[in-house]
Amino acid sequence: MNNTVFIITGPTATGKSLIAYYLAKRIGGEIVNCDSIQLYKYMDIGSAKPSEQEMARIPHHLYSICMPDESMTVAKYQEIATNTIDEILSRGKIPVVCGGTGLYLNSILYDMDFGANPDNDKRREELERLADERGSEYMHQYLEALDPDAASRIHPNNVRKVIRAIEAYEYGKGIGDINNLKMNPKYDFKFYIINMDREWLYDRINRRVHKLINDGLVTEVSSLLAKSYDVNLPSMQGIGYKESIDYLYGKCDLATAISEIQKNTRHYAKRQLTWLRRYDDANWIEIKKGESVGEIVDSILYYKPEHFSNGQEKLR
RNA sequence: GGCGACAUAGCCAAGUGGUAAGGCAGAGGUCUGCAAAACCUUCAUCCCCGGUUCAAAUCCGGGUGUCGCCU
Repeated sequence: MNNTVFIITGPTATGKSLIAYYLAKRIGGEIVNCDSIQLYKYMDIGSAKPSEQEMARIPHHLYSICMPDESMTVAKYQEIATNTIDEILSRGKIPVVCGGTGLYLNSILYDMDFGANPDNDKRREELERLADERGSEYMHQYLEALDPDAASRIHPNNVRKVIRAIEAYEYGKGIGDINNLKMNPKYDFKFYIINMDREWLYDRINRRVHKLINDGLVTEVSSLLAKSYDVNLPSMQGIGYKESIDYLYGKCDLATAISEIQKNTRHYAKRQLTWLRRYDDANWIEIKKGESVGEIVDSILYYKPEHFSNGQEKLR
């Protein structure tokens, strides 16, 4: 059985989705989402999901599959994503994984074992309270006593991670090391990272935020609030959402909210790039201004951007 | 033309004689169950010239520039 899996990733706002769309169209592929926010229902504009039209023409999987107040985790994602990929392969189609959530990507790229830890909110809350009372240094020392190896890899100030490592230890396995990962042997990956000149990327981000606002981001957010989704939910803390909430609550004006969204998106893109640079078996596709999506798809398929195919939209 | 205030990194800004706080932006990085998260690192010699002093961003004189007020 063919087990080719395309991976199309890269920092936000590079045009990944469009590229994945035309790639899928060319090779008879089906798209599998790998973006943590696009997983959520009702969060369409802010997470820049593909259009309904695109979704209607090519099968898109794992978009809008959970409610904003459901808690998503890598472990859950790994399970549904690999199931989806297997299902697509079993029908003789080619999965095209598209998205920029690095950790989620790792969960399908590598043979990662997250264990079968039960969700245990009570223990987590306990540890969080302990951290509040005793401070981060104390928590780190506590971890040090349990799992010195994990402690050595986590900065004491990173309380959230220290707590997770304690949890992981208490459930028996401890936290794994990202440097000891083996490729998932089930699949034959064709791994591409879409990137562009930094200045251009930032410019595209800034412009895209204006577009999201024009497309009704604020309305989308107020309807989420109207559905009484809590402001502190992880989904509601997504970029574009938290800033819109501040605006809707009168904590800042619209112009400030917009520039905050732009800034946070730029920061995010930068972090994504840092994450992506560690993959040494990925093919980086540096796209140039004015290049058409078809040309980019060609360069992915043939590595020689001289053919011209469907996907005439030029990236600007 | 006169009087006064100010001049510190891309921006905001502390420091008033002892060898340049902090924040933002930028850049680099960490990462196995919240990842659009959480966390870390890094970035100036103080407008120019001269003087006083062991020592000046800090004091004095002179430039230049900006702002305010007055005529």
